[in-house]
Amino acid sequence: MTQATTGPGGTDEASPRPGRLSADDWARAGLHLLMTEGRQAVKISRLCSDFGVTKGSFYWHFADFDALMSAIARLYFSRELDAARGLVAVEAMPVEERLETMAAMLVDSRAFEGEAAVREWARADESVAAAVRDLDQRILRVVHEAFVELGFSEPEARVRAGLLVYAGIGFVYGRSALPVPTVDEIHEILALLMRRDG
Amino acid sequence: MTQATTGPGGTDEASPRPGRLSADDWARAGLHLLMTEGRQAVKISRLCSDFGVTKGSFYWHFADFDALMSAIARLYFSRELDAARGLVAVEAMPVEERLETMAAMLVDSRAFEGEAAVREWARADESVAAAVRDLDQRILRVVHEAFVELGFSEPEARVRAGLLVYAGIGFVYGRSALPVPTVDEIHEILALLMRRDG
DNA sequence: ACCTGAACACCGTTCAAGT
DNA sequence: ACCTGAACACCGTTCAAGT
Repeated sequence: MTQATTGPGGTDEASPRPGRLSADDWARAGLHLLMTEGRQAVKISRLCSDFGVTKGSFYWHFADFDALMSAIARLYFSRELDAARGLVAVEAMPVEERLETMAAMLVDSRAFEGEAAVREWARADESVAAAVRDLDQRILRVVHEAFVELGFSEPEARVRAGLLVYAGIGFVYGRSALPVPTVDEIHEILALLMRRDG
Repeated sequence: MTQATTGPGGTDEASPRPGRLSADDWARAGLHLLMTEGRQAVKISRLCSDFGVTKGSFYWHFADFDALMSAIARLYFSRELDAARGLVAVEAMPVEERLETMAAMLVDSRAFEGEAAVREWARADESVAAAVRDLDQRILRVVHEAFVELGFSEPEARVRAGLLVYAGIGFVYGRSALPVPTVDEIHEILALLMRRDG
């Protein structure tokens, strides 16, 4: 069988049998569709025709559509551990560099369509929503901690961290409508938030 | 006509014929479903069974599902003119009160589920996305103008207005995961943004 | 173990026919 | 003018049968 199944993910890394698919293959293709064409493009029949198999094949690997979505979520958030590990790496930096790096990450982040798609999807899937909440809280904690280290009081740090993180989340959604801040403007924002009273 | 059709929107205001529905009835019921149960709950068959009619009835009033959605969008944004008119009313206020009112509106706004639902929906419907963009840009312009009136330079005002509006948008999405700012904290945020250099 | 093929339920869509 | 009833396409789901 020399037929090159024109399906996605042509990563021929010693699959058990030539044409056979794994659950991971389905999840990967589903994640790709989710990222590139949005939530409503993820359909079993679409994946089947992309892979050139029938739906029965899908139902061998997954109980139902939600199971596929959960697998995609696990896949996405296991990659997203990179972002979380990025958070860990960031915590080792000196405070001011740390805040600059985080602000740059919030605004300049990779895969924005992906981020927005996942958050939209989170509204329909509680397990995804929980994962997004965890990530947001973790980011808030790191930013808050940074302001505390800079010498701000608890309430001062809370206000500054909240403003910055909410703005970052808003940026994921609103950037298509509103002007995107430049690097210089990000510097100004941080200078503004790090300024001391009086 | 004592028969109380148990459908939604029981606003008996002299309908042309007892049991007959108008396109507006469908849009109103659809908007209600959208707000209360989310985008994926808005289904023609669901509305039909709620109204106690067949699908043919729906297709008398609308060309297809997208036409229903457009009608819902028009309905929503005509109500949302209240918010836009709120914007107009707000422009008459003295600057500092104006900013406080807007910040309070962003955070304390009515119908949050509705706001988030509409923005989610905007990702799938370009006409809705355009309406949301218009509203966001309008808000940004008003906030930006306020900072200019306070004596800030163009770039200073842009940074401050952008930060505040992005945070407001982020709040619509992130408030389920992150702590909700108190009234005092909103005051602090504004004080922070209105503080002059040096 | 992995997939085909044929069936079914559900939902959007069409249309001729009713009042 | 507004709706019924019956049809069809599409998609998720099931399952017996194939290799």
